[in-house]
Amino acid sequence: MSFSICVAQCTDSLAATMDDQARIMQSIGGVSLAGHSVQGGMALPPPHGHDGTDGDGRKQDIGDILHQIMTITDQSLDEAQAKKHGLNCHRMKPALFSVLCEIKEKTGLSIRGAQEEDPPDPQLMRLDNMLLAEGVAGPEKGGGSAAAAAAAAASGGAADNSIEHSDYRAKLTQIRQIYHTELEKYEQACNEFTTHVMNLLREQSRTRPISPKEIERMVGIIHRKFSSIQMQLKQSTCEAVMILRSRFLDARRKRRNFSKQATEILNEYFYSHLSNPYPSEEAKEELAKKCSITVSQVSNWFGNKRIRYKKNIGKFQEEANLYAAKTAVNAAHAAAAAVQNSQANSPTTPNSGFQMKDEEFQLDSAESKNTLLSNMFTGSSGSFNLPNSGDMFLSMQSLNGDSYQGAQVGANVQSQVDTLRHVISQTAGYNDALGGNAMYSPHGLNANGGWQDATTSSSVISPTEGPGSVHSDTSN
DNA sequence: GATGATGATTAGTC
DNA sequence: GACTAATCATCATC
Repeated sequence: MSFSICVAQCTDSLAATMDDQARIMQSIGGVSLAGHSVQGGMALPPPHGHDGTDGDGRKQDIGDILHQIMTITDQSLDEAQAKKHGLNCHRMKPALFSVLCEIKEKTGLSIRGAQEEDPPDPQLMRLDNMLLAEGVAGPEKGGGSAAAAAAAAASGGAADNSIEHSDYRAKLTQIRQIYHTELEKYEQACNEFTTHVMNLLREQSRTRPISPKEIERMVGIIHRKFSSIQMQLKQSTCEAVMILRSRFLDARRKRRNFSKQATEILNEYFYSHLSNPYPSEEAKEELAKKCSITVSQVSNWFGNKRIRYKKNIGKFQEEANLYAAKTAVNAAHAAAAAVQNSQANSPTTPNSGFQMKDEEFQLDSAESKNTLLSNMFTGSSGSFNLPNSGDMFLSMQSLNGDSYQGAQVGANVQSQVDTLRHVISQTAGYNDALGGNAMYSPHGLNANGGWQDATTSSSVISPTEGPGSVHSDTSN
C-alpha cells in the first residue's frame, strides 16, 4: 500500500470522525437558541439585525444563513476573515458559547471515555514480536543474520549456502530499510497531521466549545488511525519476510547432485563396507570433509543408498563390482609399492595373529605401510585380512556380467582374488596368499533383510575361514 | 515431456 | 537420536 493512499485513508477516516461530531453538533444545533440557529456547533448571529421572532422572517434568516454557509468557500479570504471576526465579536457569542458548552458537556459524556485506554492490540504485539525475531524491527546489529543462520542451518549449510545466505541477508536488509523508511514517513505524517488538527481545533475553539481534553481525544483518534496504518505496514513487512524466508528455505529442497568425485568417495566407502555400511560419526565427518558436503548429507546419502541397494541388489551389482575391483587394484598397488619399500628396508618385524580393518589399512605414513606389509610378507606366522577384502568380496559379481548368485559370486571373487594375487606375487613373490574359498554373506545382508552386525563384519575374518585371510607362512 | 536417478524430507520405530 | 521406508521434488537424459 502506498504511503499517500494510507494518508488519504487516514484523512478520510478522520474526516468521517469529524463529520460525526459535526452531525452531533448539528443535531444539537437543531434547537433554536433565543432565536439564533446553531449550525455545526457554530453560533450564528441574526442576520441583518433581525431579532428572528417572526416565523417567516426566521425561515428567511435560516435560508440566508445556509446560503452564507454554502457560499463561504466562494468568498475571498479577506471576506471570510471579516465574517469570522464579525462572528467572534458578536454580542450574543459568549451566551451562545456557554449554552453550547453546557449541551456539549451533557452529550459529550457518552463519547468520552468510550475509547480511552485501549488495551494493547494482541495482533500488533504479535507482529512486533515477529519483526523483532526476524531482525526487521529492533536494533540492527545481527538483525536478520540470526534468522538467516537458522535458515541456513535448516538447509544443511552446504558450501554455496553462504551465497544464498548473503542473498537472504541482503534482501532482509532491503525489507528492513523499506520498513523503517515507511515507518518514519508515517510518524512524520502523523505528527504533521496531529499538529495541523490541533491548530485547527484550537482555532475553532474560539468559535465553538472545544476543550483541551477534546483536542487530546482527537489526537488519540489520529494516533489510533495512524497506528492501524502502521499495523498494515507491519503486516505487509511480515508477509514480505515470510515470503523471503519460505523462498530461502525452499531452496534447500532444490537439490544439486553431488560431484562425481564425492559420489565416488561415498560409493567406495559403501561398497568397501558393504557388510556394515554404517559409517561412524568420525567416518561421516571424514567423508563429509572429503566430499565437501555436510555430515547430514553423508547420513542422507548412506540412508538412501542402503535402502536402494537393499531394494534392488541386482541393479547395484555392476556398481559394486566396479568399486570392488577398483578398491582391489588400489590395494594391490599399495601393497606392491609397500613391498618394494619393505624389500629395500628389509625389516623383519615379528607378527602374530595380525588382523587389520580396512580403516586401519589406510595408513598415511609410508612407514606404517612398510611395517604392515613387511608383516604380511615376511616369515611371521600371523594372518591378515586384505584391505577391504572382507566387504569387498561380499559384493563381488562376475565382471563378465553374470547375474548375482552366491556361488557364482564366489567364483568371480576368486577371479578378482587371482588378479590381486597375481599382482602381489609378481612384486613380492607372494603366492596363494588369498584363500580360494570365499565364504560370504551376500551383500552383508542377513536373512531378515538387515545388515550384519558390525561385529560380524567380514572385515574381521578369522584366518581359517576368511576369504581374504592371508597366511603369512605361505608366503615366500 | 517421459522417465529414471538422486538428494531431501517426514512419519514411524527402536 | 539413528535408522527405515515412503515420498517428494528436482535434475539429467533421452
